Amino acid sequence: MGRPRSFDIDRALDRALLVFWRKGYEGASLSDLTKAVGVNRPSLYAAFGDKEALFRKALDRYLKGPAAYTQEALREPTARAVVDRLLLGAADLNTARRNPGGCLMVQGALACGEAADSIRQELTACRAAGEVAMRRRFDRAKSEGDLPANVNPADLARYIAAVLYGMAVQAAGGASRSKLQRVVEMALRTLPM
Amino acid sequence: MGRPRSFDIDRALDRALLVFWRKGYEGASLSDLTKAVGVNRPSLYAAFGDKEALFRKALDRYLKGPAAYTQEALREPTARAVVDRLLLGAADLNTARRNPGGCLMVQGALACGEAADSIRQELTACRAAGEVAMRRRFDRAKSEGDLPANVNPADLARYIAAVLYGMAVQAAGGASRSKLQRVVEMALRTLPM
DNA sequence: CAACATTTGTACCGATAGGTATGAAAGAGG
DNA sequence: CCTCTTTCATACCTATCGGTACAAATGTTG
Repeated sequence: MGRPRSFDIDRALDRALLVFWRKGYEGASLSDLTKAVGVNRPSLYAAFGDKEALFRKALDRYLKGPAAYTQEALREPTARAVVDRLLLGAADLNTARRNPGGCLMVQGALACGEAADSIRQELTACRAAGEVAMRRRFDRAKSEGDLPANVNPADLARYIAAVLYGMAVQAAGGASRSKLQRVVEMALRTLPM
Repeated sequence: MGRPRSFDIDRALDRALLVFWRKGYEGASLSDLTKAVGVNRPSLYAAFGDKEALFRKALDRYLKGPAAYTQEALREPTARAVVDRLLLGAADLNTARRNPGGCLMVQGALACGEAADSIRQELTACRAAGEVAMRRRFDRAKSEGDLPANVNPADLARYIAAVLYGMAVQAAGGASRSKLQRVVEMALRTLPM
């Protein structure tokens, strides 16, 4: 009971996500956010908490929405298919017309002042978790005979992660989808599998 | 003539560079900068101009100092040696003890608010210029029979750039030098040359 | 030593940052 | 219809942002 909320909370989170995505955590001001969401400042605070909490919720929505393909990619049957889908999916996501270029986990807070440091750490941990998930998947692939014996799963995961991050940086700089796809091609061309 | 400046201008630039490198353009406040440089605010402004001008001068110093190895790398005799040196040099620079982790051209201003947008564009242009320089070097390599015919110099340059940026992101997250070196190994392992 | 040019330190500027106090508005439940 | 609970809009808070006015200090030059 009480006065009903006049905006959809998930739509609001989507709008906020786009602002954080484009401007990063530090570059996104409360004024930017309230303007994009179409809601007054106290309403934002009541619904999501402070800026940091709002970012964390937007990040969560990012991971479960635009970036959810990574989870599906890891369920592909072969290591090769996993890598294929991770990289091509990133090329798509990083350059999707309706989104800002790049990846929130990379450009959300790569280097920042003290105030944003806990967000930077959270994103760092997110990326590390992604690398761990890849390594686990490659561990499995190896036990399934899906990866050559001379390939270290952790090294492969780190390498794929580096290519993913590199594509995100290029997309943040305006690289087109086809250019990113050629990066993927180069990275895939001579993979040890 | 007039009262002599009480600080060394290049030392000051080095200090400012470290702050921008660690915190990015937006995250580095004037207070951070004056404190690190050990100079009062009006002195900083008199010596370098506003924050934007100071960043550009710090970037210039970065390119001519810590990042100067890239120019040398491009002068290596073979494409393979060029790539080798570029990647291993990046692993070193990104994780050098005395520097912040990562690369100023990547984390200086990857995503930011409007106030920092011209810096973002400058860094984007810097990265693009680096890719062009690599492409030119690979063009030459191809004319020298140093690259297989089926390798597109622009694609190779973009791919190497992506790996470089990816390593920078990982270093910004605290990746060790040996981990970056293993990324380099993976990237080099199966290069088409 | 005196005149001058420049830098230095202090103290301040308006604008904006993130965040909130407060009362009116809007429904749900009795 | 009246009460109660929650949200909404305005207006404001303090701290900090980038940037500067001004006068004392420090040399160089004649």
